[in-house]
Amino acid sequence: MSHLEVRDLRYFVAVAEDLNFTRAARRLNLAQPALSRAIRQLEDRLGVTLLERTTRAVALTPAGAVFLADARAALAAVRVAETRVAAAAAPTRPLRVVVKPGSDGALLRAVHAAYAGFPPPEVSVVGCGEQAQRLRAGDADVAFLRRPVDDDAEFEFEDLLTEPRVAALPADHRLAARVRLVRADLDGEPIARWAAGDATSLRHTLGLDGTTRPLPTGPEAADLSQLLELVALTRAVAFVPASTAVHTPRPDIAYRPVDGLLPSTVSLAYPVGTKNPAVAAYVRAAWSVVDDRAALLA
Amino acid sequence: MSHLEVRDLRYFVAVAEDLNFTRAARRLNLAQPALSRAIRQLEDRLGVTLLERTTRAVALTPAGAVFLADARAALAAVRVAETRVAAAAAPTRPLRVVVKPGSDGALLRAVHAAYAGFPPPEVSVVGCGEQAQRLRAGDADVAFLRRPVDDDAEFEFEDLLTEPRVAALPADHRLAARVRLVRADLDGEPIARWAAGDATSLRHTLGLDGTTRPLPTGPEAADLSQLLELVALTRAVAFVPASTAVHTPRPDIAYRPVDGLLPSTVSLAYPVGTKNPAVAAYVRAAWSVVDDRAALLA
DNA sequence: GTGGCTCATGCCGCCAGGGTATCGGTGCCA
DNA sequence: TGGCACCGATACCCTGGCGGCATGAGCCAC
Repeated sequence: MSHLEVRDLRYFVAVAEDLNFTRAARRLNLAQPALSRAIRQLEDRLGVTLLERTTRAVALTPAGAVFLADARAALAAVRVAETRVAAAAAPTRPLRVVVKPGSDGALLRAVHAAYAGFPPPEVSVVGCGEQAQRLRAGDADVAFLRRPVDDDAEFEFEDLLTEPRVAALPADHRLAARVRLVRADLDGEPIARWAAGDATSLRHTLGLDGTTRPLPTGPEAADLSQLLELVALTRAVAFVPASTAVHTPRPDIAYRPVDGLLPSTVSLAYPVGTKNPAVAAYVRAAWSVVDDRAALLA
Repeated sequence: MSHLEVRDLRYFVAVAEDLNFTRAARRLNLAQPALSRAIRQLEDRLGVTLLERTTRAVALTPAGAVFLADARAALAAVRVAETRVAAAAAPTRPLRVVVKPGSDGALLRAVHAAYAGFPPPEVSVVGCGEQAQRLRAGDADVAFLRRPVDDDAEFEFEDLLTEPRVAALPADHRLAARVRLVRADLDGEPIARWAAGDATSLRHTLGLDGTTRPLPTGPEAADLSQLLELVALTRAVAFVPASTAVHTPRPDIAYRPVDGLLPSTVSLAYPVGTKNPAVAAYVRAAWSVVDDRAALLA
């Protein structure tokens, strides 16, 4: 009879929250069978059935409801321990955070709320793809960015959340009439892209990372509003994360899912070997937001 | 930057409590290097130095002191979660516990104190070596016993604590003049043993488990007081756990350490496949006592 | 009945975490 | 002052737990 671990609590709370193993597993960044086994092992250790499951529905048992409340309390206590020790040892200058234009402000605010107890971070906005340079130059402590970036070696990444990409089209584009597209539909269309980053992002979106296959041509933009302007003005197609599409609706732009596009990952990056407890606390704050988000995404 | 786990907290609290890696590791049933690494990794994850260590002394840093308090609180919260869920799901009859004569009453009381919230267990005392039979017959739910027992296959064991064995000799025995003995000193001496258990315990004590080597001869006793009587009356030698020696001092008996005796382990046993949450809770109560015991042994 | 959704199971591979052996530093004592 | 005992750190290896993939099995909807 082994020891109860924080992982067990996190897993159980996730399943108990949305009463669906598959979705909870996705939220926890693991496969459904792993989660099923983890919960079963937890029940075995406790000797208690926490969840009543049929193949169609999952429900909390009375004991499970009791455990859910206590598990949340225990997780909170652990989080307090993490946070307070960092605050006790880190009376340094405020953390310097870089983001790119058009980032999700709600996410940032939520992270900073969870980071309470530390001096408020200084946020600076830099051009797309320039976050890494700021970190490298020592002008920033952590950066929000979308992977991949060119130099994976010198940074550590916390992959906070992953979401599909969609195509942004002029609202009156012929393809906008379709509800769902496939890659081949876009052959020959001009593809708008980010100016910085050596088209790394576009290569990755199209799954051409290792290859030398030619990229489609198209105009370049420095930030999201420019990119969408280009789509509207030049009748190009652009790829944006699904959440961006939700946050930036425009009547002249249509967003359509495309089969075969690789998803986009929002990550937090910091230089390898970082020893600043404030950074560690910031990372944990970000994770706590991501873990708790019931419906930050679909 | 991985997640903080309950294990990390337990390890840190153990070291912070006696400020000595080697002793803390022994208490945690692991080797000192493993503990050193675990603490270092914890510090790396938090980005904070928790302990100031020289080769001669270990001291808490201010941050470490803060973390110690919070870590204890978090561990308590986890323990509450474990306990309450079991209590919620186990409104069964009281747990039936069997012990043998001469068991450590202080340990038993401490476990039952930690088991608060459940109906008080019914304790029954049976002859040495008969605990397993009670479990097998379904007359008991859990048993305190000393390993090994004959049938390791049908029970699960929680090895709570391990202690050296010592030899009990008549106080005026020629060997009692020596402060420390070796195995060969006992050649030819009669060895008193437990009546039950097929001399399993004696074989194990002498490290003859797999072999067919002949056992020394000697008288048999049913419980501890009988055993010590035999030692005094027949001038035999008996092997008892060190704590037993401490708990049962007699002017006519001398206890002497013997090099090469295998140590004795106090275990909690229950049938394999036990699903009773009360049993799980009882096991955890026992572990919490063992974990907390600052000076239950040397 | 059939297809899709969901949880369970079998099997495999990896690495975090533990063990052993050893080193290096430090205070104590002869 | 040299030897020794103690203690934490480091190097290296190895195992078991945990996660991934593929697949099975039950259940509802249409």
